[in-house]
Amino acid sequence: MEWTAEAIDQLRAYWAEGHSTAEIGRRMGISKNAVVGKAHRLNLDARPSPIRREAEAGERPAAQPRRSSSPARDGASLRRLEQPAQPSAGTVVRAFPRASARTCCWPLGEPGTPEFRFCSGDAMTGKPYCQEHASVAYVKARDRREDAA
DNA sequence: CCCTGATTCGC
DNA sequence: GCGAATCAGG
Repeated sequence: MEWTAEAIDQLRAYWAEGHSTAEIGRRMGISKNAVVGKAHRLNLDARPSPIRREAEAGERPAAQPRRSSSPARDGASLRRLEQPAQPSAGTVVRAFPRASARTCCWPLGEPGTPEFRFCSGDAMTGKPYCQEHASVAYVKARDRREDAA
């Protein structure tokens, strides 16, 4: 794999979108090992992993309180499944990747948390992001000096 | 067995 | 630097 500036940008973009390493690998035509290996060497933020080397170091990050019941499993939710989900008034609801080619899908918040959502701005023509986020996602190689520690 | 990300180490 | 093999967990 030749890690051109473009390839690295793409990796960064997918990484920031919260895609799994395997998914990024599929999209880029490389293995997930290549993705995770490169991400590691680039010192990209380690995303919420299903695991963590907790076995060693004796220090454990204090287990998070578990949700006693999944929202999709309580009675009310099951009943609601009989009807298409209705967005409450004033709520912006969009599927991922996104409902429209003109809607920005920049991720906001931590993937997997209830707060996680996507930017709902107007995407630039031919791009998945609005102007603001496209400027973050696509950085000119020569302007990229001080990003990503 | 499917998946996840992390680390190691020969290249 | 690269990434397959391996590890560790869900």
